[in-house]
Amino acid sequence: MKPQRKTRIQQKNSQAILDAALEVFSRHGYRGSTLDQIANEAGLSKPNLIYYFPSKEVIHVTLLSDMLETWLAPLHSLDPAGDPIEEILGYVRQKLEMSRSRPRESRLFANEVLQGAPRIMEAIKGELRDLVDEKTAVIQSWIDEGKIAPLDPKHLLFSIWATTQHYADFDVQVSAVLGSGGNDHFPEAEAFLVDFYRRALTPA
Amino acid sequence: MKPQRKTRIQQKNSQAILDAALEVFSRHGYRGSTLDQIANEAGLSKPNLIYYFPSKEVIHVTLLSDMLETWLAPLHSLDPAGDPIEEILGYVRQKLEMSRSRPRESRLFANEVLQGAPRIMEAIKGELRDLVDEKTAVIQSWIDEGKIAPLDPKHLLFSIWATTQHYADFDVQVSAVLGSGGNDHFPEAEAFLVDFYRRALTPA
DNA sequence: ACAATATTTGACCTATTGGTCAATCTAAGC
DNA sequence: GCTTAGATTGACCAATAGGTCAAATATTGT
Repeated sequence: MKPQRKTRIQQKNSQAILDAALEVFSRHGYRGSTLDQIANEAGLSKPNLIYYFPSKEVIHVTLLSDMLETWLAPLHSLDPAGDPIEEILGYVRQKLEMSRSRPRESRLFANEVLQGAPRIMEAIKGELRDLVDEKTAVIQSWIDEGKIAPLDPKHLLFSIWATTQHYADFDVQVSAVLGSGGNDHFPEAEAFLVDFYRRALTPA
Repeated sequence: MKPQRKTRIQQKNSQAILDAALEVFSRHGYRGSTLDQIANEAGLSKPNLIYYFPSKEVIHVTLLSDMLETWLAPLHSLDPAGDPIEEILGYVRQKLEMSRSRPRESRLFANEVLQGAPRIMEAIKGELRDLVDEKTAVIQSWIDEGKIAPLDPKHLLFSIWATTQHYADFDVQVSAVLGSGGNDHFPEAEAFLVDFYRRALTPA
């Protein structure tokens, strides 16, 4: 889909720029980030950035669109033929795992949506919404069959997004409240969330 | 606590500035907001802003500290002597109501924490953490008495913050996914969350 | 080795932005 | 009315930031 970079140098530097930009944008937001910061983080000069990407905005949009694919993957894998509760718990685990392994992407997305999603509203109203419609229909059918508790499927998804992404987006708050300097809180979080959702979803 | 503004004009303009700044900062973040935007929104000139507040940063910090008080109030009101499940559900309702009535404050807070909470880390490690310690002890005692299901109290609070604030912070995403142009989704959300938390918390 | 092509950067340009300041205008007491 | 203190702003300044460009340097293919 994406045009293959020609040379090894282009491959390497484009990747270095995107990685540096993800680091910087996810921490400081679009307007809070400067080309100099990104160039510095990538170990390149500012004009050299512009040699690889025509503008700051193109870098940002590239990151957002790369991220969206990754972001939607776990929901795609929700299997209508699987065991309902285990499928949903598996989705929770996958989303939490993404918060652990890709917190920068999560914050990039959060920043974008907080500002009103000016650059990805189209994808949200298109791809995301279609996928949500598809998967909430599956969840609704599980409810209709009495396999899981009757909870609004869309709000159920919102709650999963919110609770799992919270550990990436509000990381500093979580760490500050839990104390125990910089420990990895994800095992705890996973145990909690799995238990929590199992209780809420198991039909009476 | 806060020095009373002397004249009526000062009272009115300071308030107009803070209100305009909340609007702008919550939408665009600190660096994404300009004094001109705020001045324009407040109906004042830029030098006039600086007449009332010495700098952009002071305006921002003033908003953050005003917001924190409001933000912690619902947790303060969690009553150790009340009915455990109803107390927690009441907290959920209050937090959701704050997302509805004060979405700008929620987004201001989210923006700040996303950027690493540079200006309110002190309050998070102090006031907030102390309050959380106090209230999670109460919740733990309810668990020990078998009044609610055994779920880690701190992560339970995180989940409440995440799910309720989601409706303010990710508002545009929620609206886009639910469709039905710009409707008020809060009644639905409240019904979902109350049902959801009641299921999860009711002991087996 | 050498031409052609790709990569890199110092210097520079322009627009924006936070903030200053002297001058003006307004409102309040007397 | 007039004085004084409070309120307002046009003009300006220095710093920053996105982006350009021509010149220099490195790489590649033959």
